[in-house]
Amino acid sequence: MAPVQSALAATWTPSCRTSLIHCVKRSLLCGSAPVGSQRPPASPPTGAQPVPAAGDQQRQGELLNGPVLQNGVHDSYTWRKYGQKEILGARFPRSYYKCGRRPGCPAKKHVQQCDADPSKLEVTYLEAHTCDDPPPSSSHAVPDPTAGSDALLVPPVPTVPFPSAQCYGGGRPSPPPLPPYQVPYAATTLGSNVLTLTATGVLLPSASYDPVPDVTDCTPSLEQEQDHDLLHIPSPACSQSELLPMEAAKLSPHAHGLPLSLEHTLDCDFAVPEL
DNA sequence: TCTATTTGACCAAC
DNA sequence: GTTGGTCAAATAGA
Repeated sequence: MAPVQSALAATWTPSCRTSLIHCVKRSLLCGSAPVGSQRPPASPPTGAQPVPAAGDQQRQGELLNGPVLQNGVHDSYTWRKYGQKEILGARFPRSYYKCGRRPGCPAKKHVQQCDADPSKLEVTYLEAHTCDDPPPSSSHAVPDPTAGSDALLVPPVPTVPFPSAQCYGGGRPSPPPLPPYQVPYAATTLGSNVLTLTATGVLLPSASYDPVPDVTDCTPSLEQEQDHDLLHIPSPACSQSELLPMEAAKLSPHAHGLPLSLEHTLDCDFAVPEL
């Protein structure tokens, strides 16, 4: 979380910063609204397991009814699942991921489906990456939130997994990177401890491949959001369980101008001030 | 054969 | 004793 902390250092008071960091660590929620199409009706509870291909008998007994959930936060890192645990009081198990790039990298994340809203995932990032996956980049579609002076920061918005037919299932080598996309979005709900970011519009190809090294770098200011800033969606890194497989793959990642509707909801420990 | 996922078992903290 | 986190053998798919 070090990048998050550094990004926040310039703009938040210590108490705000602490609350936000805590919020981000605990409750980084990523909406799984349809990306051009509905997900399959059956899914593993954590979204961590590969969705069976047509005719696949893979662990059918574990499938649950309800919206298909993948590990919905695509943060351009490669993650490897190393465990899953039933959590007391939670309807859905928690999945445990390590950085899959280098064994020595301490970065981890926990992914858990929300009880209240199964369509959302709670993602907790632990430890900072010591590997260079992905390499830092200098230019993103979303301006650096720390660049502004007093702009109110939105908690880091996780990027959205882009559908790819090539990337579901385990143990497969990653395909070549796909072009990144940008999508206009706007903050629609403020003034409470729930922050909802909704993106609608069409996918736009960005000028160059510029993977987002950390979710922090996706963080715009609210001032910018009001004016429908751009949320950068990096090319899928094909980190297995983070991808939307199956019918979502009907959407060609190369087809620009796709209709799109995305939503991120962030539950915070603090009230988000009115603009 | 290779590599990632799954899942029961183990361990440490409370 | 309970719970969350991690390990590692088994498993699956190309």
